[in-house]
Amino acid sequence: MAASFVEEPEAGPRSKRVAILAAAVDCFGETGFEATKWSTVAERVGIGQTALYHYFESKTHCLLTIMRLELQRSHDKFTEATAGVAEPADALRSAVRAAYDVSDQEVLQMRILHNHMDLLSGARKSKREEAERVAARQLVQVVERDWTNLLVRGMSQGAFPLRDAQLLGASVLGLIVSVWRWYRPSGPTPLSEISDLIEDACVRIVAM
Amino acid sequence: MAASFVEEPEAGPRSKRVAILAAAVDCFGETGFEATKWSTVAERVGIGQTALYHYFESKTHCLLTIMRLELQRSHDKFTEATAGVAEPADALRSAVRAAYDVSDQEVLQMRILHNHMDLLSGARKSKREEAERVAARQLVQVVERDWTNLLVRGMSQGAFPLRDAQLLGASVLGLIVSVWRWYRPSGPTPLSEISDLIEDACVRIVAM
DNA sequence: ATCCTAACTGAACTGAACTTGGCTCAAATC
DNA sequence: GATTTGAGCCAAGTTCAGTTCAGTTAGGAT
Repeated sequence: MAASFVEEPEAGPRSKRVAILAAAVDCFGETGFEATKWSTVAERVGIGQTALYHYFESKTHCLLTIMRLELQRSHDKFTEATAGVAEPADALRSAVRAAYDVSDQEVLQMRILHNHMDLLSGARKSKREEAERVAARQLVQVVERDWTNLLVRGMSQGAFPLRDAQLLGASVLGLIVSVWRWYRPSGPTPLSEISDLIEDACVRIVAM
Repeated sequence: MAASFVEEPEAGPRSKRVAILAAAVDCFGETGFEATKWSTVAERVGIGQTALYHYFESKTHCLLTIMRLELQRSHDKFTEATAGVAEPADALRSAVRAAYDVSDQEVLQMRILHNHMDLLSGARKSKREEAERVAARQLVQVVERDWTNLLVRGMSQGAFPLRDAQLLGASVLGLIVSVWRWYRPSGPTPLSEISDLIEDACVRIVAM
């Protein structure tokens, strides 16, 4: 697959990198990226704002890192969920369920990711930001291919009617991730119910 | 319906308000809101950047106005498309087609709208911004109700199987608008093809 | 001709992100 | 015990886009 790697800085035992990422996910996810002051993230971790620059080149670099990590997670989850499931319809169902099998923290990461997809189009000025951007961009394509391939497989096996797999894949993916725009863990609808409805909807879109 | 109105400032003959809105839609839609400099919009219109403040209180005020106008348009289009269509499935098809019957400019407005939905949650400091925000927020609910009502009608008439209309409506709407994240008029897929596929998908989700 | 006011302008201001440089501290290594 | 190194603090500055201010212009009405 020739994925470009962004070598994860090996964590010293005193490193606050993951703590910063967690705090940033909370802030960016709840308040919004633009609306949260970089210094607020530092506060929440319990360090001065200049200390953040030991770990991230900029606020945007941190955001791009969060996005890349979430994309990696999504891809891994998909792969795990569909591995060894022979029946395409079953694989589809399993993939959708996996997409909604997430923690509250991961819900926020999803929201952040899809609210800032546009960042991935334009080139970045600094090296490390650009590296994260390119890696994320690539992972987006990987995830898209995950879904498209699943559909192609189903169509060629005769389990799904023949349609434009590219377009259908984009639509299914769009349907699934559209939930992260409005879903709140504190809201009235439990994620399990959403998951069931979307799962059925995807099957009806693809397999009928 | 008791919609709150934002009285449209009556256009003096020399007013550049609509020209500014058009330029802003182009810039915000193609470059992104944060990434476009307010002064670039002024340049494109052919005025100094401070002149913008005669028409809009702030860059954000302009954005909120664009969003509200687009929501109004969407609602009107839906109403027009479904008025007098008795058969729920036909009304659904008509509504979906109407959603994709848009100009290139309106595609950009859609993209802008859905990329900045989060703006509508938190209160604004200034009067006029807040007025636009509240109006837009309300219109979001109106549009959501448009779709939900259509589903409820279909279910009560027995045309659609009984399901959670709220949730199903949100999903259908999510599927439809998810297209604006990736669709480009210059891209390989014509909007008509997308429209057809989504139309069928919506019918399969709702009516089967 | 004069007035009025919408339309407009150049220069100055503001605030937040980001930058820099010099310094402290503590744990791990030699 | 001395040295190295990752981690962090403080204070002072730069930049840049958005914004405010104190006026000026120009077209239509009286």
